[in-house]
Amino acid sequence: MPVNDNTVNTDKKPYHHGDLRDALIAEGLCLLDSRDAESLSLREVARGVGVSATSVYRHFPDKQALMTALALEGLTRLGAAQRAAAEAAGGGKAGFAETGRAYVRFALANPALFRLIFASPALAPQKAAGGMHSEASTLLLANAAAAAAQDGGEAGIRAIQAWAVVHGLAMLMLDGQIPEDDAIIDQAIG
Amino acid sequence: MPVNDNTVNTDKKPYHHGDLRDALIAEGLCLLDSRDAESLSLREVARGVGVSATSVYRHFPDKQALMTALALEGLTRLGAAQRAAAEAAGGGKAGFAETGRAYVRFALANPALFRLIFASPALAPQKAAGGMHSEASTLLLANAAAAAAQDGGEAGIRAIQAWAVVHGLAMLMLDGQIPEDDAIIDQAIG
DNA sequence: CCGGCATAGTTACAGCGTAAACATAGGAGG
DNA sequence: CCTCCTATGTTTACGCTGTAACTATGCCGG
Repeated sequence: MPVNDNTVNTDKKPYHHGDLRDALIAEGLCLLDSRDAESLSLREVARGVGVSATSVYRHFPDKQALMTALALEGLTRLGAAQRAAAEAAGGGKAGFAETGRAYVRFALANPALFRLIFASPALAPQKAAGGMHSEASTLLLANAAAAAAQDGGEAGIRAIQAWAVVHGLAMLMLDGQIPEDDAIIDQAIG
Repeated sequence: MPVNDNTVNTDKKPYHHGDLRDALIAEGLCLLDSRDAESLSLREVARGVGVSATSVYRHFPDKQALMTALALEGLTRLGAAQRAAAEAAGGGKAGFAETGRAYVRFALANPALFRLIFASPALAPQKAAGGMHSEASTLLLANAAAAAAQDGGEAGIRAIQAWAVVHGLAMLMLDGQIPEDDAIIDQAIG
């Protein structure tokens, strides 16, 4: 029963849903907890919300747009997790390390969502001509890396390197190439 | 016209293809040069070879198996590229660094194939119960990392770290998160 | 020469993304 | 208060997909 009983609705069934867009996103995120992104169908999300498949098109131009919306929510959560980890560690160098640990932890806890974030062309700064998002990036590492790429400074390279380590670690673990071992994470980041 | 004219066939059309399995793999690899893996359909590969869709099932139990075969070929090529790079640099520390550069270069040159390799559960040592492949891994980094994961030695962690850096770099570049810049690769690996 | 078996083809089905046409309702203007 | 507009949701339909069942072809051993 993948229907998440959010909302205030007293199980009435009005013709008009009320807030379909958010409901679709919520259902999508819910499904991504147990399913991977490419096996997720638009029709399944619509079914979960109890709505016809084509009504999705009133809120998203196509399936890709729905996926992008899910990815954007994922990006926000990932950014929040990193910020929270950094603050909990009191900022500074220790805070930055915690940011990396949070990154990997988020990936392992939300495999499908994490993958979706980086599989979304619309969220990729180097692509996405209409880069309405590019400066709204909530990713600490991305911001640092972006600055890096421009002036090519020493600190910039370090930021990219740090991002690459945690991203590589996360991906390799998600793909079953290396064991999901906390000790490995700690040692590789330190 | 995505049909690659491999083979000795003198454009005859015998009922029996001769070597459909290899032809399907060749066509698949060819299509992966211009298309990404998830948009690749079994029917399209069959069409490219000039054969009915269901005849594919004589050689592969399902689409997944075809994709795994493609991924395996990709893995072999990636391993070969790394070995060649290492040898060209004369082995040693410089050779190891070249191995990493070759890894990223391969990813940028064959985006769809590279992604497919790591999207194939059957090639993931940590999954794939019937790990008929696990010891046949042609990936230098994977071997080093595998040894690392077991005895948890210092050298092992370094191997994993190195793998994570190049893998992360490759993925982030493929995903358009950082520019595909040779200078960045050199500095991040160095 | 022929019979069987590996190989390929045909047909069929459910599920997908999505376009077009239609239905419903809830708020604005009279 | 009634009417119509518009935003939202539904029905139906199309071509695509992966794959199961059944049929056709042709090579190779007896």
